[in-house]
Amino acid sequence: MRLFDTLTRTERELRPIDSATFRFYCCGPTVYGPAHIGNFRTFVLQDVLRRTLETGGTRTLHVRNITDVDDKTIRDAQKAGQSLTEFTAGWTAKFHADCEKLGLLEPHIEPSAVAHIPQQIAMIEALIAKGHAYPSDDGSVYFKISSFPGYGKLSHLDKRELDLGKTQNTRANSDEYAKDSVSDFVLWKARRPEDGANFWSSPWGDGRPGWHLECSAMIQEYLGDSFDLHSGGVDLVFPHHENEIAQSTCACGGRFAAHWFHITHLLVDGGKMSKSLGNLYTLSDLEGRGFTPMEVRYVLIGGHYRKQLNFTLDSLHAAREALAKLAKSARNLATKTGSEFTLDSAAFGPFQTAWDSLNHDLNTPAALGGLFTGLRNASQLSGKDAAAALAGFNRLLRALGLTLPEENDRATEIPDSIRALAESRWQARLAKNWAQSDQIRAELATQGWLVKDTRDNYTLTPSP
RNA sequence: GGCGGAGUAGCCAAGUGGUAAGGCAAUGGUUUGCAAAACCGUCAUGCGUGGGUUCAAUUCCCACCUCCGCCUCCA
Repeated sequence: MRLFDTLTRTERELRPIDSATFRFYCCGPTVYGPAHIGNFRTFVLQDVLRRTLETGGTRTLHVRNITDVDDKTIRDAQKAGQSLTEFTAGWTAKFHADCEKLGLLEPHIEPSAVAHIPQQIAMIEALIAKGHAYPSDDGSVYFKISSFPGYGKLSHLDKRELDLGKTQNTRANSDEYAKDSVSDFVLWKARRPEDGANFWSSPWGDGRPGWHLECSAMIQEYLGDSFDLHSGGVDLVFPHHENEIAQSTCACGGRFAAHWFHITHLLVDGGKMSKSLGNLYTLSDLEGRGFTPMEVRYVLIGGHYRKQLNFTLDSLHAAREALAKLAKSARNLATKTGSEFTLDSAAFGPFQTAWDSLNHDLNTPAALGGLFTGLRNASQLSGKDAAAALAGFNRLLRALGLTLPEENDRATEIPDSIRALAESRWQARLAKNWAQSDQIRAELATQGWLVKDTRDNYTLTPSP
C-alpha cells in the first residue's frame, strides 16, 4: 500500500525493510486519566493501517507503549493518594477496555516506560560517551542539539527558529538555567521534592527519565536500530519525534524509522477539544449518551487522517443510520448467496474500489463510500457471485475494523408498564379506535418508546 | 513571527485537467386507518473571492479573504 510520509512529504510504498514482517511503533497513551476520542482517532487509524496491511497479506509487528511516568502521572497519582504503579495500572486497564470496545487489535508488544528504566539509563550513557549529551550541576542530563546537524528535519524547523522560539518561553522557567542552549532537551530529570517517592537511581543521581527518551529506549529494545514505521498524533512531530530521531540515531547509529505516519487532530464542533469548553468527550461519555463504540469508530474513520475531522454529536447519529443501512444491505446480500459459499479470498469483487482507496494513503472515507456503492452493485448478484461479493465485503469490514449491528442489538428490556400501554394500544387499534390508538402511541413516544406496526403484530424500540 | 493544514450542497465528507463518490437530513411515490419501517425515486450548471494559463479548471498558477492546528513534555 501507499502512504504519505511526514519526513519526505511524499507518498511512498510501504514495504518491510528487513524481513517479511512489517515492524512499526506507535506512541501510546499517557495513563493519567481516560483517553478522549481525539486520542482514539489516532489509535483507530493506526489500527486500520495494521488491519489493511494484514488483510493484504503482510505480517505485522505492532509495538505500542504505555507512558506511565511523567509529570502528569506523578502529579495526579499523588493527588489521588495512590502509588504511581497503582494509579497508572487503573488507567491502563480503562484504556484497554476502551480499546477493546472500539475494536482495536491488541499490539503484539505493549512495553511500559517504568519497566524499561535500565535501558533508558544505558542509552543516556551511550549518548554522553559519544558527546551528544551532558549532565548538568543539578543531576539532570540534557541532549546537546548542536551535536546533531539533522535536528529539525522532520518538523522542518530550522535551528535559528528553534532558538528564537524558545527564548521567550524559557525565562519563566527557572529550571532551564542548567542547559547549555535553550533548545537542549532533557534526557534525565533530577529528583525534585514534588516527585515524592517516584524516583530511580542513576549514575547522575536520583531522578527519572525524560519523556522523549522513553520511546527511544523501548524502540531500541523491541525493534532495534531500524524499523519500518513510526506513528503518532501530529502534535508529536515536534518536539517528541524530532527528539527521538536525535537520541536514537546518535545513540544507536541506525536509520531509525523508515516511514513517519502522523494523524491529524480531531476537532469538536469546529474547534479544539478542551475541558473548559465542555467538548472533550471520552468513550464513556458517548456511551452514556446512548451511542455505541462502533458508532464512534465509524465517525473517527469518516474523514481522511491527514485532514482535521470535525466531530459532532450529529455525526454519531449519522453513523448509527449508516451502520444500520450497511447491516441491512449485507443481510439482504447474504440471503442471495444460496448454498454456494465459495469464498474467494483473493478478490474483492464490487468492493475493489473501496479496497483500492484504503491502499491509497489509507483513504478511509472513500472506502466507506465504496462500501455503499459496492453493496448497491452487489444487490443485482445471486448465488456464487453474491457469495464472492459478500466475502469481499466482509474482508473490507475487517480491514476497517467495523462490526455491524445485529438486528436485535438495540433491543432492550421493555418495562411492564410500557408493554401494557403498547398492548392496550394494539387492542384499541384492532377495534379501529384510531383516536385512542394514536393517543397511546403519543404517550409511548413521550416515554421514549417507538412503536411500529407490522401486518399482525407490533414492535417496540427505544427512541433514538 | 515561524511551520503546516483547510475552505465542496442544510450537516459530515471523498475526488478529478474534461464537466462533482458516499453517508445523514430533507423531500416525492408505493405501502399504511394515519404514522413508523421497508422499497423505488429526487436532491451542488456548482466546489471561499478576484484574476491568469488552457480547447477545457472545482482540479494548475498568482493575489486576496476566512478558518484551524503546532511552535518543549497535548494523540
